[in-house]
Amino acid sequence: MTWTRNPEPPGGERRGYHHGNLREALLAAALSLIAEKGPAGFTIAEAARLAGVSPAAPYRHFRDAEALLAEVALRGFERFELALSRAWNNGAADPVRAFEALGRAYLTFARQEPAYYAAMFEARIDRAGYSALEAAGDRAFGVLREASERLASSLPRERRPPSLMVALHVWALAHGIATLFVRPDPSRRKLPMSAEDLLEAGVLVYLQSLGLAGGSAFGPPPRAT
Amino acid sequence: MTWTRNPEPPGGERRGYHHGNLREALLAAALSLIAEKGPAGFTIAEAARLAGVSPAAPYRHFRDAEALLAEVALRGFERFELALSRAWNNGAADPVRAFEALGRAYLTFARQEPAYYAAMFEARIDRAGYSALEAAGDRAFGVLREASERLASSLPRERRPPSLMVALHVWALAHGIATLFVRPDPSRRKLPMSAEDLLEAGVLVYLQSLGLAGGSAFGPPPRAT
DNA sequence: ATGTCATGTGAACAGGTTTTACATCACGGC
DNA sequence: GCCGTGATGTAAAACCTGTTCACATGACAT
Repeated sequence: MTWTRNPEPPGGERRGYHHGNLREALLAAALSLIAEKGPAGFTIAEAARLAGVSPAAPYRHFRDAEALLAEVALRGFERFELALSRAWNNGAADPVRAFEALGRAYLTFARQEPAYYAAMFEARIDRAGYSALEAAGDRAFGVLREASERLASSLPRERRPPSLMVALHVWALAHGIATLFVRPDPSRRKLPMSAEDLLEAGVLVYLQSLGLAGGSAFGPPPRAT
Repeated sequence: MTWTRNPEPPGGERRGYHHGNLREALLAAALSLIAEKGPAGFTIAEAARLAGVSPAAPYRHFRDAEALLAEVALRGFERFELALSRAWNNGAADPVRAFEALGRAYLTFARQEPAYYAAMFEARIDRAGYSALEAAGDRAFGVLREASERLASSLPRERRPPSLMVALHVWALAHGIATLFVRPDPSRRKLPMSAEDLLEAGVLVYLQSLGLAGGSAFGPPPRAT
């Protein structure tokens, strides 16, 4: 790995023959192109044009377009993990509230970083060829996994659900809502409520059934008290 | 030897200058290309090659690649609606069981028709330009919407959840599981259980909380009786 | 100063898209 | 039966992008 020392030119003008920080410039260009036209709309040639270099220059830094996308996705997973960790905050105060915050952070990330989210989940990258990417994805999921574990551990063993299952359910629900309703996609559907509220309601209903959250806004099955 | 004619006529014979059924042949070619390389990997030129015609011929039938994809997605939604309807079967017998069957049908479709599913949900088609596509998508969702309504109507009004919300939750959960774990994608993750079981468990937990299903495998909160 | 190597250029080739002019054929009026 | 017309397919061309190659540049160590 190269640690480039050249600070980025604040003015943005060319430095002469060598760019100075082309790798980062390409990643930034890829991000804005993905945000604009999706992972499939991104091309190496256009990223090179945005960076102000010839179409062949990017190949000095990335083997091909997929490698560049994989790097974007990798960084996305790292930011994602950080955002989820901060929201979860180790379950500080009320674990259920922290869990809700985790869910909201999921959608907030999808909403505020659509390019990263698309690179992470929509670009069809062969994970086998990018083990670092797979590991980063696993670490991000690990935050949700651990939060589920903590939630479940608040119950007595005999009523404790498999925390992996809980994590998978919540992840799938959040991802489904993100892809169907949050992405700034022309195919997005309209929703009668915010995606965040939809997710929060869904998670509350789900957790309530497991005995992990209090009553929701909708009628629970009849119970004493 | 530029584009050799493909002497493979499954249902339509070679007809000399004119293909005879090029529109359908292109749709079939698009399906197999999407299945192989995703919606982004599909090109008009390759579809034309598969159909045994010149690269310009498809433009007699589709304005551009997006129009062809939109037609594939439209047919996909029609098949999808049919599959969901059959599974729901108007809620015959037990509505909860029918609802489960609906969920399984969702994943079965995603598993058995990955090309259609990708065209429907992964190809970034501007729905505004294809109102028929949008309508077909709404009809498919309508099946889930109506099933949720039927389920909810089994409860007394004061404990009845908003059926649209239930439909959105179940749809998002099913879609999330489908995109994360079912698609034959190189980025697919491994799962400790079948996607169908994961969805069924999730829906059961969810419905139980609303008072719409009996006890799940995991301990519900303590209640009277 | 000098050699070396990472980095960028320019040219070349392959393929995809889309348009235009033309070729072929199916079909219906006569 | 003949023929004209529109639908469908071809060929060619102009224009993209991806990718590779030989070569140019200059940052840096010696």
